[in-house]
Amino acid sequence: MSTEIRKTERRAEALSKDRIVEAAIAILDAQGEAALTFRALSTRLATGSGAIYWHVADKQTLLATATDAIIYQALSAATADSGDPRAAIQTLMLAVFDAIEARPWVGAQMSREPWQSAALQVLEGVGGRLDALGVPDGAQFNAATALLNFILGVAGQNSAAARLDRRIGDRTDFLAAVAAQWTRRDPARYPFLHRIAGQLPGHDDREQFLAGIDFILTGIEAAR
Amino acid sequence: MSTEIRKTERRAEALSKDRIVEAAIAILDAQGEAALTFRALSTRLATGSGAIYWHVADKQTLLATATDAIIYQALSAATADSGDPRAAIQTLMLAVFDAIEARPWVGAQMSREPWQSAALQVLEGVGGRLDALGVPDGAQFNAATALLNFILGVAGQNSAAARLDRRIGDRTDFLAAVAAQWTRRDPARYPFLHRIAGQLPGHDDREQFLAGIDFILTGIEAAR
DNA sequence: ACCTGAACACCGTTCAAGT
DNA sequence: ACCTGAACACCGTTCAAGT
Repeated sequence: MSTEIRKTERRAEALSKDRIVEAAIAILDAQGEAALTFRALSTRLATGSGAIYWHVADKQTLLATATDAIIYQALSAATADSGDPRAAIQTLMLAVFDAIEARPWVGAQMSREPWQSAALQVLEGVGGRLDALGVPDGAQFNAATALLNFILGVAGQNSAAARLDRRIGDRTDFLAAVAAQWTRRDPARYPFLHRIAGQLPGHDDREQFLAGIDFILTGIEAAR
Repeated sequence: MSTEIRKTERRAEALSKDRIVEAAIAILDAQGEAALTFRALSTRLATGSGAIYWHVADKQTLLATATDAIIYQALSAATADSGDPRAAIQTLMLAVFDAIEARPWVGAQMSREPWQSAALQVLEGVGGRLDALGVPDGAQFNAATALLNFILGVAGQNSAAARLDRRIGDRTDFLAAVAAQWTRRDPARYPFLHRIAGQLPGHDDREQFLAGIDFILTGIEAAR
């Protein structure tokens, strides 16, 4: 057993679930969600499209697995617990935010399939820190899902923006186009949109995200 | 002009954007999002699929228009301003919640395309009441989008649940299945999920939603 | 101006056939 | 056991041809 010779010349191209997920992530990152087809995947892997089905159940599962892997990485890298539970939750949420900002397809998938593993990782991460925050047992379910729902909303918003970015040009052009759409609406019926449209093109997504987290955390703490 | 005879025998089947949207909503309500195809739509309208394209740009626009109409109805019916701005925001948010619970496709569409008109209606409705709540001008953008992002997250979650409901059976069975999935995970890595799994099958979505809104509103008020 | 419906260019998934 | 790739059953969208 211990003296067994390890075969190192294992075929580099051997198909496996891991290699398929890896290739899927590469396509998603490089060309976006619409580019991920089983044809593109099988071309990249130099195999037949049917071969992929031997390793993964279907496209939905493949996307869920890829998303789960990214979120796992993001959360593993972020867990530098500082003792302060509020800061720990912020760090964790920011890690997810950065992951979905870097890969819009992750946000799209999470907001579309919030019952899958990626979202559960976030729910566990947040929920597990509520004890330390002093949130009573009976309130933790609502508190954790409030934070989760908020980030899922942001995730959908972000991925939609990225999708439109890709079409319109860069981010500034996109936000300017959205702001223009707001001000094109009837000012009598949409006064608020007119009032804040100017803030849209220059605003900082990350700061806005943190502000939202702060509202929720303050509300959670107030309910203790 | 005033004595012109109005032709009342106008063809009942005349195609129009409104009739197409109406038919789309009927299909979406009765059979869900997956059932809305241009073939199904043209069959129901007794026309060719190309005729639809003469009135609506594409499927995405059709879905956005239908969603916008539903949210418009929901918000129109709900605006019974009571004087108390916090209660007014809760009423408004609940109206959206009820609309997406009644029609899961509305929630799916809103969370997928949050830059479109339906979401803007919600943003305006919420934002327009922040003045009365005493939120300073500079904080209103973050406050309004926090509430919007939360409801968009809930919308995605709800529509995903409805999609799975349809597959698994009724809601209780679905939630029990989700809870079982949670407890099947490693208890050492997912202690929180294990702890709250029991609350999942019996929990009240609406109450949970209101709790989330309360957290955010409390946080917003604290920042005044 | 408005409608028809075949045709085009795709999809995800299946499956008989290979090794 | 694992892989191949043609075939199936769909899509959204376009467009020549009709009225």
